[in-house]
Amino acid sequence: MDCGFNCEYNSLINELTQGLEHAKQLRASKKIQELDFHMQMILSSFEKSLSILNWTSASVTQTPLLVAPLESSISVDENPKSDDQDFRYVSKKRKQMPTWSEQVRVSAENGYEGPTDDGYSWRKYGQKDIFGAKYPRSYYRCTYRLMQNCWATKQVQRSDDDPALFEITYKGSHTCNQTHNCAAAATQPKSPEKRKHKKQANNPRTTPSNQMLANLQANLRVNTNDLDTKEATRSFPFSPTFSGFVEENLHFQMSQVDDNLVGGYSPSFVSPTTPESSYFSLPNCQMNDSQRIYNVHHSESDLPDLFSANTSSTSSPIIGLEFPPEHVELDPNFSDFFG
DNA sequence: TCGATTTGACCCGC
DNA sequence: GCGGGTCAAATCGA
Repeated sequence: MDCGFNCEYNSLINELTQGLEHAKQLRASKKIQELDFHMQMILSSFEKSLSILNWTSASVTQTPLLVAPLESSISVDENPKSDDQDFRYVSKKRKQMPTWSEQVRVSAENGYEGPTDDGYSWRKYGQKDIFGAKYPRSYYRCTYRLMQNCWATKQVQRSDDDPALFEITYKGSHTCNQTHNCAAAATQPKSPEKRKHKKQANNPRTTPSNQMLANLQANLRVNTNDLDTKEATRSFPFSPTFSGFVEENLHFQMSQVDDNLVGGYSPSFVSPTTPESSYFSLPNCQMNDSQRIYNVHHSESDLPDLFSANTSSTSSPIIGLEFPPEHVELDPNFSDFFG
């Protein structure tokens, strides 16, 4: 049976459910970082939902829609030059696109000539000398632009003053689902620089952030001793192989979780928000069924190195990686990271 | 051979 | 008209 419409429908329901859950958590949030985080996730859910609707409608009617995904806000040319341009009714100038920038410093010692991978798969489509700028600006768009109608783009501009500093401007967020492409995105460097430094890129200890991730992965422990066994079983709808592991050994490492659920990835980012609350997620993917975002915070116990972790989203109907509130023990050295 | 990058040309907004 | 953003043919490289 063709998965098509039913899959899209299920994806849509799932996206809207996630959005609803984040809206609830937004209402309960007290920290500005949490507000921002949940707001981003709600927007992402809306964008994905609209993208799904757009794609589904187009598939059903066999008519390309002129409406671009919300997140891209691509202006529509009211007077297309020719009917055979199909999807290319969009203007080459994109306006009012949600944009945000970040600065990435690249150290000479890690050998990169460009910014490090941000977890998404990008394809360079242009480079331009910018008036008054010493270095050209590079233009990237999502590799899955055509396949998944994802209109996220980014611009990379090297700083004039500090060549090791790259200003990265993102336009639009990803509506693509790179989950099943994560392996390819993460393990198949696309640019010459990345190919050249593939070994370094795959080495989690080549960059400070990856160093932190490696530490997290190595030192994070989840202590479920105080959990009722039945409750743990009920609350840990892992894959069959993993649920067996849980029942036999209630101490496990996040690396084992990763190996079982996401094919051996390490967390893609660790975002320290406040000393008592930090987020981390599974790798190189947008948040979806196979990716959870964990909220790691200090346990209410008196032990300084004891942390609690819970997911910030609803249980997944597909993977079902769902942590009940539980204790995460951290190596004392690593606890510095959390303040 | 195929996918990604390069680069000159084109288009559009200001 | 200028500058920035995008396209697409040519080129590269695995």
